[in-house]
Amino acid sequence: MRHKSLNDTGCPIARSLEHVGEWWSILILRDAFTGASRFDDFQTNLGIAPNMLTRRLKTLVESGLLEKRRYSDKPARYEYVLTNKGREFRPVLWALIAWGNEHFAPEGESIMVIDAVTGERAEPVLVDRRTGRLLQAPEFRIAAGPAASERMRRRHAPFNERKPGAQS
Amino acid sequence: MRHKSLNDTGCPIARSLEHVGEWWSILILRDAFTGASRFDDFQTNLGIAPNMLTRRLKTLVESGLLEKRRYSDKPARYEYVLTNKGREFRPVLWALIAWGNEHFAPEGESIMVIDAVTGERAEPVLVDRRTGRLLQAPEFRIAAGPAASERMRRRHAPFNERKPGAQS
DNA sequence: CACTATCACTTGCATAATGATAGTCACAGA
DNA sequence: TCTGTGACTATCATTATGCAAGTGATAGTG
Repeated sequence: MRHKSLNDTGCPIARSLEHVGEWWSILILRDAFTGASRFDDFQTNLGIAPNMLTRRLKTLVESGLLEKRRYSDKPARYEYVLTNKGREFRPVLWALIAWGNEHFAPEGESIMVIDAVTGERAEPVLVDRRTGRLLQAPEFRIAAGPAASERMRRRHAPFNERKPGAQS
Repeated sequence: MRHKSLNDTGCPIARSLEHVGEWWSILILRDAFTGASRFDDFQTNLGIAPNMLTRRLKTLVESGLLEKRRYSDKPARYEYVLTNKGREFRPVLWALIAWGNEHFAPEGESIMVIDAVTGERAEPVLVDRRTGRLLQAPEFRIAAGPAASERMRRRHAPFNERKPGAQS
């Protein structure tokens, strides 16, 4: 996307994608969650070209998802560790894993979420934190929030009028 | 990404990204969830160029996330509706909304998930469907599944050995 | 019947991003 | 001195993106 600003209508999805919208960024985060932290870790794991890795790490650091830390002085060596913001991306990643396992893993699951102690499989679902109710349509839907632009507000009615069966 | 196969280690995240890994694809799905279905809907909502829209819709249909349906014969007119596979992408989208709202919405939330009946705000969190336990580290972690390749299996031990504090 | 509008797209082309290959630099150990 | 590791840059070809403009089929209006 050349002109990100054109799409910045305040939508949190578009905003998020400005930071993690590229292939490699998400794959890098995935590896960071499994403990990768050094340039070479990412490079060998991902098979990414070094220049690409440099570029992606740079944007992730700028976005505040990774922090670049010098872990050695004599030979200057760096590591990239998840910030709090980066760590909180985990639910998205795990939801993506669940979806991918469900729909794009014909030969079975190659990775899955498990209980770290018992090793029992977990099945990730999205619920409301307070009530614990399953977050699904049509019980729940998207609505304009307090900071919604006029455009946003309009977007969340016209479709419902034209198509009563609108999802979300 | 030029050579998807190079990255297809069976990882469900990489697999998912092959289908929805581009900016526009996710934004199109977002709009599909709010009821958009026709070419023009997407175009005016997103401000996307028509050729780009054609390309993205094509890949989404090929991936089985959208279905192209002719809704008019006399003038041939089409609509794009979410398939089941597409609809089940909703948790990822909502997790992304929650994350974006949390970290990239300094001026407040422009959209949010609400109870469709009461209008009350929901706070999306990921839990285990069976036990209802919050899916977070270190209680839960990623592990190699039954269909994991040798490479995958190795990936989920070496890091834990080198860095005990590895985030799942 | 000419004229305009709607919808769902193509085509062509300039610009930008991606990715492969090769090279750099600072040190460390043998 | 020679080899090796870690973390990169530089260069350049290939691809993808995105803008502008055009197309074709039909429908409605004066």
